[in-house]
Amino acid sequence: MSQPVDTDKVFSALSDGNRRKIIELLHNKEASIIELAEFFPISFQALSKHVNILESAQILNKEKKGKYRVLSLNQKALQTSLEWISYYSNFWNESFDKLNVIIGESKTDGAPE
Amino acid sequence: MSQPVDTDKVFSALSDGNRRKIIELLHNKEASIIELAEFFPISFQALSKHVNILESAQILNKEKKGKYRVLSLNQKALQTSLEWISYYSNFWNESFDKLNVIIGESKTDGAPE
DNA sequence: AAATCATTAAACCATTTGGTTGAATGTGAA
DNA sequence: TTCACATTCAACCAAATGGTTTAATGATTT
Repeated sequence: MSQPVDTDKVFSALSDGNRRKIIELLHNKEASIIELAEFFPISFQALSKHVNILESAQILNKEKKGKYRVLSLNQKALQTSLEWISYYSNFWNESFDKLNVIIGESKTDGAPE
Repeated sequence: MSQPVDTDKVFSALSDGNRRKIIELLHNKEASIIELAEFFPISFQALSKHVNILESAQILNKEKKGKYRVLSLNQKALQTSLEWISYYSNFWNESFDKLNVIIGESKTDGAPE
């Protein structure tokens, strides 16, 4: 089973530019830490720490594949934080009823945790 | 003129439960720090620091009104972070084209900063 | 079996964070 | 003017953060 998303952890993970860049890179294509390291000015050990923080926030998954750990995005935590913000963003709320009609989900009842 | 939104600051501001609770409370109704303090177990000085962090992230505005400073939400920063996340959330992207038709805006072109 | 490559672990460091308390400032009310 | 109230400022503290370097682990290649 999967753990519940920790909102503190998710936003905290997203508050660092290096970590958001990791997300950007993985958005295009899966990669290992070594492959990612090329795009960052920090040590791969530091990068590994950032990856662990993202994993702990359930923003990405690590899958052991032979010599490598393949990193890929996990939508779950991003969606949770998206829902939190969208609830408090009027711009979004204004479009919510219309949106719900389209995607067939109800997200307008009750504040997120 | 208004400053550009600092993504680090916005997500960092959102990563604390007390600060998210401030946003929740202000979502319903404007308030002063003293009024908010009732709902928190920390000192009003600590709360004042949290408010300053939210202000610095452009998530809320402080307006001097006599003896009080009235706090109210500013949608700008929340929308910016919403856009960032939505770009990397597949769930959302899947609904984006449909949504854009409805709200008549284009947000699918180009990654956010 | 030895060498190499990808990753993790551990110790360390400077800075930031989230809280405290006590004092200062500014405004409104008595 | 004096008193009370709302807020800010300053000094302090413990814990967390983001980086470093060196060493250890584990899988693949030679």
